Amino acid sequence: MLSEQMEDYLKAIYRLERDGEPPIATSTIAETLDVTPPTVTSMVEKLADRDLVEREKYKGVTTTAEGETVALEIIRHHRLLETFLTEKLGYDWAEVHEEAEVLEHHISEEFERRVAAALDEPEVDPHGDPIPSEALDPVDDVSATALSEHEEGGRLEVARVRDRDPAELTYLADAGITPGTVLTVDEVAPIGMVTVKLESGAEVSLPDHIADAIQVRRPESERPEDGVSEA
Amino acid sequence: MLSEQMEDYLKAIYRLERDGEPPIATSTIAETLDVTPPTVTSMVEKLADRDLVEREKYKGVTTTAEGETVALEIIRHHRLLETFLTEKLGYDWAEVHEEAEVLEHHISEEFERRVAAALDEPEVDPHGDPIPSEALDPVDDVSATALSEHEEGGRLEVARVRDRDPAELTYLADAGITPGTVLTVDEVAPIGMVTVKLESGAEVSLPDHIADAIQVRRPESERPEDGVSEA
DNA sequence: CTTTTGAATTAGACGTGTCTAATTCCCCCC
DNA sequence: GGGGGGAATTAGACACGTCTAATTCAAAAG
Ligand SMILES: [Mn+2]
Ligand SMILES: [Mn+2]
Ligand SMILES: [Mn+2]
Ligand SMILES: [Mn+2]
Repeated sequence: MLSEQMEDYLKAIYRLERDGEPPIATSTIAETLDVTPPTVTSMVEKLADRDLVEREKYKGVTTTAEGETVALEIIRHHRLLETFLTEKLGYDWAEVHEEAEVLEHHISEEFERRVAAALDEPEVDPHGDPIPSEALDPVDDVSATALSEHEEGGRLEVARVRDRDPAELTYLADAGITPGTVLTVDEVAPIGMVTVKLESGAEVSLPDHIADAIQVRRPESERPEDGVSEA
Repeated sequence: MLSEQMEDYLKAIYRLERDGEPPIATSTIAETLDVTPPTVTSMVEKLADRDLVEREKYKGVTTTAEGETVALEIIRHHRLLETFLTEKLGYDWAEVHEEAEVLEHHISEEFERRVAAALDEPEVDPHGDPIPSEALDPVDDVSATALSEHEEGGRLEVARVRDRDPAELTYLADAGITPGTVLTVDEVAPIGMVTVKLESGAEVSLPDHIADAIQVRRPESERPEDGVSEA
């Protein structure tokens, strides 16, 4: 059995690998988990002893296949729980992260199965993050790009909102921006801000750090069929 | 904040007080929680430091008002969770105890409120155990008696089943005995067994240790109205 | 090929919850 | 009013996850 802490380290390392490039440095993990570097060194030694990570001293770590499975298991729990809390208990999408962060370590496999069934095997959570399958295959990151990287014009659909700040999430939802929202970039201001226009006609201005967190793609209706070339 | 362990000690002490008579001995707690007596001594010292229990060395402990509130909070979580798991996730009543035993320590007050609302503020759990109110007033034990104490004849309604063994609970449910079941005592055998007859006509024989765990009362239809004297 | 310097590791400590072994205490019985 | 015997506590230890302070390392700069 793994401790709650071990699970959190594995989840953090896995996520960091997905974003930046492996191996992941001690200090990076320390910042992510809000602990000191010596703490990371000692925890990482334990994970390496159990073959959950590959470690090269002074270099950093990468997850092994086994470690990755553990991370995906916890991520599946987390995202299923977030979906469950919003769908079945009426939570706001801004509140679910904290609750899921705790519960993800304490639900049984039975609970996981039953929640997934009750939700009809969902594939994305309320923030648009993909939910790993029961088989725990690595989720391929949705082909989406940051809103901040787009020029003016062109219809876009919100795919994911990679933000955890409850106040910001609440603001976005109130403004009408959640996964599935269709919008166009109206103006890219030179002061670190973009303004988008929603289908409702409403205009919403967003500072860069928010626009960075919003991932968009071409709207479903305008996308080529899966597996069919665009030619 | 209290640790998961402290919560479990408090819950155990509270329950033991309700059954036997206070103060509760070190060894009794040790057996209940499956730890050694020195472990209990040291934990109980910590609880006394925090004014959660009253302690008299070499005598035993009793919960303070504050300790009782903590115990009731955890018991409320436990029983709400059991009810939720059976009602909303389709768990069998034999499976819910274990899952609730863990989750009771990890859900937020928000979760508690939302689950209670989703269930329409239930008053008893799947085993017939009363659920403490949100205000955490001590639950007065339902006026029910053990099936094993009844003579032959007389209609009775199952109020609670105080058993945790999954195999036994499954057997009872399969036999048609759950809270709400109406039955009559058919035969009290001198070999430590009672046979009851259900409304369906089925007869079910139960060894004493099971009959001890089944608490019964007069059926609803035959009970005097609340607050109205029987004269 | 050195030196520098910032990151990583080692050393040593602490709080929590648990254990076993040793000791002490309470209380019942003679 | 002692003795005994069983329960409770004390003593000392360990695993875990964390910290601060000291040391060592590796990689960039000179
Ligand atoms: Mn977590
Ligand atoms: Mn999410
Ligand atoms: Mn528990
Ligand atoms: Mn119950």
